[in-house]
Amino acid sequence: MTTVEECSAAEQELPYNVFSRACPSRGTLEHVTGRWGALTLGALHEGSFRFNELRRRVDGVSEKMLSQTLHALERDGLVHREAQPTNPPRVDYELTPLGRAVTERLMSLIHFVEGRMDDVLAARERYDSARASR
Amino acid sequence: MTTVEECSAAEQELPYNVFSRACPSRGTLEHVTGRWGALTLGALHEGSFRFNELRRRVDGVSEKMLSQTLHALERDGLVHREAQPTNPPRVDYELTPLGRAVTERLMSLIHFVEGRMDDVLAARERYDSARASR
DNA sequence: CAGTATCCTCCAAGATACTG
DNA sequence: CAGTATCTTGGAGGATACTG
Repeated sequence: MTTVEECSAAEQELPYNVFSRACPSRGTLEHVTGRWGALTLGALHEGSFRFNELRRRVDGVSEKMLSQTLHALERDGLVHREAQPTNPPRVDYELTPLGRAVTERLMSLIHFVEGRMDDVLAARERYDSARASR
Repeated sequence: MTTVEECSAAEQELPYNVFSRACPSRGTLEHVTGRWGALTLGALHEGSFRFNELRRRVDGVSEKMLSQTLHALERDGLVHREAQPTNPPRVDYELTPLGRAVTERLMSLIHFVEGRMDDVLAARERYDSARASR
């Protein structure tokens, strides 16, 4: 039984507020934005994939972490798991409608960051050299 | 000297690709989407704040983690630190234009997740009860 | 106030081996 | 192929004390 802890932003009448420690939305946000969660959703944004296809797309993920990540996303209703009871087994993963909507916003963020990496790297050099000369 | 490792998506001619293990964009994405990075940017989206004001807004963050997070975001050029050399010291943090653009996309994601938490919680109950009955 | 310094704990995540 | 099980460890992150 999950009780929703007090986490509403009283003034604005928002039921869920990620800035509250106890709010379950913080957990879901972490599934979505966590290192492997974000990359897995990103991979699934391009279509439906089998377990090992996903592993190859998400460079560096281990079997364990991919499995764990997929379970969390499935539990949150963002990913659908389609298993054929054949031998050898075939399992396909794809985004649910909710997952697609979430991932759309995530990809907007990812693509924007990718597109501005030159600015980021320049800022880093400025920051580092300002520190080196002290 | 930072050399940009090979991380471009060759076909699409994108210079940076977060799905490559070695690409620096993956690091920046983690600063932005990490637990404390996301919440700190979210807090700064509402304006300029002092260190301890931020601490209070980001429920649960420790001094150490907030300090560390702000440094990373400042280094990436997303946050500007304005220090007055008074006594007692006064330091204000605010988003840079780049930080604001990134945070806009982040907030779109956060608000969407917050708004669909009822669906997420319902999905969890379905998932859990389907597992309990086996 | 705005942090840094230190110590310590615990768990996310990697490595490896195994299974239906 | 699509995972689970077990073991281990680096490092994220908390607690506490201290400083300009």
